[in-house]
Amino acid sequence: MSTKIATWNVNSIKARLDHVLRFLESEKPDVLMMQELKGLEFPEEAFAKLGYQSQNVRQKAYNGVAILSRKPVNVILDRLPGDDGDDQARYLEVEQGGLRLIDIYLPNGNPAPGEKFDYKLRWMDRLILRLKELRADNVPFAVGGDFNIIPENKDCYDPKSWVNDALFRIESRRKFRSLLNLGITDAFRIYNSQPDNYTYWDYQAGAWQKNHGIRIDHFLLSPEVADRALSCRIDIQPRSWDKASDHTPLILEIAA
DNA sequence: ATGGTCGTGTGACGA
Repeated sequence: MSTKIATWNVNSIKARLDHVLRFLESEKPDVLMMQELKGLEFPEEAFAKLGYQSQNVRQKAYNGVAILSRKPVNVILDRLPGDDGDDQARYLEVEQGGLRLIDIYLPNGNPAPGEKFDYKLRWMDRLILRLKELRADNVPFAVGGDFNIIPENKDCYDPKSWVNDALFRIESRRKFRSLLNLGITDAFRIYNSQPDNYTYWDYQAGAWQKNHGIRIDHFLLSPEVADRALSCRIDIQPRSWDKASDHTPLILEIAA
């Protein structure tokens, strides 16, 4: 027996509902984490018809994350702790059967340097603190989502063109490394060390057609969950569909 | 190529 957990930045749930339903029907994940809902609208009934209950955090026009699940979950947190003034809808932490599922939409941070980049780095510091707490308490967890971080050179088509970008700047990568240094595993890299495996392709300049992508959507696993990991793969098909999101799903399977 | 393309909500702004 295994549990299948997917993550997908859908770039508007209103614009992408048909794609999400198509993905759920074909892939049948136990859990789907979504990012960039981009609005207050949420089609809960459409997901319920396919057997999924849902939890979500929304705001007008921007951000927004949701967790769909076949089994009921308990909501633990709907904001990342550490800044009471931060009301952006980017974090949802739930619990199910002793496993903590955390859905994040990490700030993009461009243009960098600047206020937006500072917010990204502070947000990452807060995430490091939260996961450090869960590690200290030995809580098994899987963090999925759009991290807006390109971990290494081999995770982007042309590293030189990304060096000053908030997704690849050394400050961002250093904090991602700090996450891994908590004993956390980048699930995609357990069984695959190859370059040119991407989860995002820009809408502009024919990036998809030329495979000029980046790997910025990730699953980070605590040691207990990493030990249970069976596979982690990128499903590139949805990026090829008509009126696609600029991201494609990442799918994790763990022993149940 | 200081552009290119999407989505929101109907202005610019974010990515």
